[in-house]
Amino acid sequence: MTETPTTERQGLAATPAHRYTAQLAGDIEAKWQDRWEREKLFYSPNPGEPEFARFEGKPKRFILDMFPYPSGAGLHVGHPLGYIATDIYARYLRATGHNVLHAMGYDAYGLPAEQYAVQTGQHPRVTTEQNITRMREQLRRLGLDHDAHRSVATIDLAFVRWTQWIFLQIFGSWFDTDQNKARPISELESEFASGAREARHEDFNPDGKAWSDLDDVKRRRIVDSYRLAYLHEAPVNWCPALGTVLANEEVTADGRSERGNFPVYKRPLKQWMMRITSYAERLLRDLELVNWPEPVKLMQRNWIGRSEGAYINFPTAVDDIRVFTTRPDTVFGATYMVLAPEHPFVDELVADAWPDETKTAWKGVFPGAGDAAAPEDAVSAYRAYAASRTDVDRQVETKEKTGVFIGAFATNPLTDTEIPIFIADYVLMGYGTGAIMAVPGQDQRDWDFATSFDLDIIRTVQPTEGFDGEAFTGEGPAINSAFLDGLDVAAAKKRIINWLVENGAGERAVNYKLRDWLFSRQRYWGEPFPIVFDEQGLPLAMPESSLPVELPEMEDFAPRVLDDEEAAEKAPVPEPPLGRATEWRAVTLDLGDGPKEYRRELNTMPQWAGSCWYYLRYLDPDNDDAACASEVERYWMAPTDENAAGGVDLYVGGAEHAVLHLLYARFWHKVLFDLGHVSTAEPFGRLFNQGYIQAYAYTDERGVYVDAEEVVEDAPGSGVYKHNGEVVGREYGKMGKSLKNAVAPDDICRDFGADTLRLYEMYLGPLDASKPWNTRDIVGSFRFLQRFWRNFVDEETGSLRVIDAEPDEETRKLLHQTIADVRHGMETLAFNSAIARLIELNNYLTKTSESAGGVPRPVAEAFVLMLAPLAPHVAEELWERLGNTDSLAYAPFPTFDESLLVEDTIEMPVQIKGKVRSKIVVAADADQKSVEETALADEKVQRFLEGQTVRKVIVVPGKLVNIVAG
RNA sequence: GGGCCUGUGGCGGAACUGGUAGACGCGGCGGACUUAAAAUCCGCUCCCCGUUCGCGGGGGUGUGGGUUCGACUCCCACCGGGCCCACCA
Repeated sequence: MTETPTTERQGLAATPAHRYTAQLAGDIEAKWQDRWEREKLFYSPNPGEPEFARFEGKPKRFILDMFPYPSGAGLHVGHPLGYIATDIYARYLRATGHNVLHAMGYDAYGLPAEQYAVQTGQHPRVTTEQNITRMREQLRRLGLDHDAHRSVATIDLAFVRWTQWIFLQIFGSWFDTDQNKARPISELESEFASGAREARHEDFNPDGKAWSDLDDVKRRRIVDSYRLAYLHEAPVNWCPALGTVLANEEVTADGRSERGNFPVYKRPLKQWMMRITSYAERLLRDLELVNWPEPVKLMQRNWIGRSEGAYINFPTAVDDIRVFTTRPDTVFGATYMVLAPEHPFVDELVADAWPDETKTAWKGVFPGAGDAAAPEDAVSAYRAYAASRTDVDRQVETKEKTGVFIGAFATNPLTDTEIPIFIADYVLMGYGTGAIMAVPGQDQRDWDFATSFDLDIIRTVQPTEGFDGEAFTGEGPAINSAFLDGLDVAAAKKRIINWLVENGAGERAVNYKLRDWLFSRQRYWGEPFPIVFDEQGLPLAMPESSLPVELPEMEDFAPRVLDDEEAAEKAPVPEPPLGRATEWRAVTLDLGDGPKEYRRELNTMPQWAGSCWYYLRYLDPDNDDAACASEVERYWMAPTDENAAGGVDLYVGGAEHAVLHLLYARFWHKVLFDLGHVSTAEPFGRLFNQGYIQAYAYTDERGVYVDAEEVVEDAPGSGVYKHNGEVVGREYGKMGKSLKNAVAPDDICRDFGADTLRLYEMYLGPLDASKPWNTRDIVGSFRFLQRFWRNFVDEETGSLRVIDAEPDEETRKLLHQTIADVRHGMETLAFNSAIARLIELNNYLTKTSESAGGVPRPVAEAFVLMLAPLAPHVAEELWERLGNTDSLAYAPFPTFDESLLVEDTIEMPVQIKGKVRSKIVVAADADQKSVEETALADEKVQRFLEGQTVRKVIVVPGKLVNIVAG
């Protein structure tokens, strides 16, 4: 026996033929998406193209999203939040007469793509391209207005070519500190050759010989040491589990990889570095130019970490030890010195035997410190200990200072006393000079160390009265400091720096936390460096004609991953997979002196390379002669009224890129700016951080995640949630497959349509806030579109419910108020408020159109155009049904009549002592005096004022009246 | 430990430069239509007290203070939530 499913049987009977259902929405959306694509509706012409003519004299806007990694997992509804927002804004700009550039690309190199490929056992190019295809489909389904021909992926050879070209620009440049900008390396060579710049170099020309007297290899080594991209042997962050080294920015505070949370070890290794530190000052200063969220600027400032102070030289038997301090005024209290364990002076300074003054503690405070016979033994024991300590240990035990005396002394240049020199791992080689003067009286870390090691503590700043702490870091007059005594901190600093300069003992200094950027990775899936090495092992740029340098096809492209900690500890150095491409490794080139064989660079560039400049390629995606033509760049990146700095007019993305991507991209852009390739100092004039869509996740009693879709609240408002009848725990956070709370946009589009999804995501709350997804609530946005549709289309017959009549006064006023509010919402990205106003207008039309016989045409047209950026498909459909043959994408956005926004008479609240007691109706332009009279004459007001004296009446025209009485 | 952001009904949120707190939506309650349900439409919905059912009174934007005629909005302190940095000399 067969039974017709209930829902189907009844649905057929009950649903009017022309209702806005998910089915109809889907049909409409497919129709318009096809048409937009077919007609290339969102093609934005560059100046010089014939199509540009219609934008002549119109302003441009460059709207940019942070482009996605094409991961294999597919999108969830949180991903496109920002893309929908920029789409709406871009559509609004188009409707207000702008030439809008809005495109979407794919950040397709790097770890996620490669790991996915390794997992699935396919070549990363295959999986990555599949993922891009899939993502394009998902985004297309949302009706986004991207200019398809500008879509680029960082793995496209036409893109890689220019990424490599930019690398060569950086490699081919040096930073002139006098001009505070990058210049071509050839100009450096000319300066050396002409003698305008001294060619002295610590290692390769210590005697300062003339350039012409140096051999070719020495010259090249000297020049290489100036390059903005350079090879450097230094301790790097080696992550065995990822099989690669990482940049400082990619390592978390507890010494693990940001991606994957794997342990990271320090290993000395020769790697490519980018001299971002040269730009520290400009990267900091130019934050003033841009319109960015303050918290992001602050994060960048903190990351750059500028501090002012002085270098001070402390003489020793060998070299002077140079320290950086922000508190030169406390130098009289420097009772000992500390070097980082790996400081190069340690080996030179370490004494053969313990001096007589050596206190017991000085021989070492750290687990396993024995009574070493000689300083040398103690030093190597301590170094071994320090190397074994993880960053986590060091953080947990910050109070417990460890270290050891190296048997040598330095002279405090101010007190002329001998002070002992220690090594300790609380001093970091990477910051300042890797050495400090320790002032326990004014620095808590030094105090902790001094107490452990029985060292003198001299206060040089008078603590405030009642101070009973240890180190005093506050303000106060200098004491025990000879000629500084009595001066406040600022004055003392000034005075001591003058003294240091006069006596050749130091100088004013600015120091930055920012380090140079480690730019190479031991990975397959990245851009190869356009660099080869000659027989001297020196790097040479490959000729531009050889770009792009392509990756070799490899069967085995996986990194040698070591997830076993012990193996990782012993692992020598990371090994680039390209080293296994035996044929590819060597290449024959003619670099000017005939064809010769060279070794290729086997590392690849990090994920960040492509994202450092992709926005420029959007501008000129098909250019074979340049990364981006100058005139095109100047057009799209020009400053605008809202973007004085120039560059991208609106860049929308998550705050997680506050330092990494946004700092690296700014750096590259500045290099390109210095070399004359781009016209603005900053790439992104205005930045907006969208919030995240979050979701509830539910766990059963075993702590296992259960499908969030299947969880129901026991009773509304009860706060008790059940899955299959069992009570489950609830947590709030990210959306993710593993949390079983991910919602796919495809499903929402199927059940409601893309227009509903777009509206819902924007209606959730402010764009920059994080907010919870609630599939239950979507029906609200769906109902809105359904009612909107019903106001225009008869559900039974499908005929238009629009009348050729002028709206009445009330309707006109509401319409114009709505236009004003929606425009404001669009301009400030407050789409949630704009939608609320449209819902109000819609509710009003629902109530009034029945008796009026339909919606007056002018109202209908304006409404459709206002809804168009938010729900473009349904708007296009109705626009067409209203008799238009062209798309509404370029139809002018409705304007409002200011005079209709003001009422003739207004209702004004009357407060008595700040509490609303009555309301009066007065003429909108009534003067203060008559408003006051009306208010005081009001019956209710009089009742409240009975027995009281009116002391003061405040009339705020158009707002309210407040009567102070008592 | 330092810095930044944030806190409004049962829920998401609104309130422009200090000026009627809670727009709009979800949920809930009631009603219309229906044999019934769904869908749809209409009404109510911050809390407490009183009510002749017209409404009247009081409280209220994390807590406590302050500035002001007037504070969700500005200032100070505290509490909760989030983010960033963290032995940075």
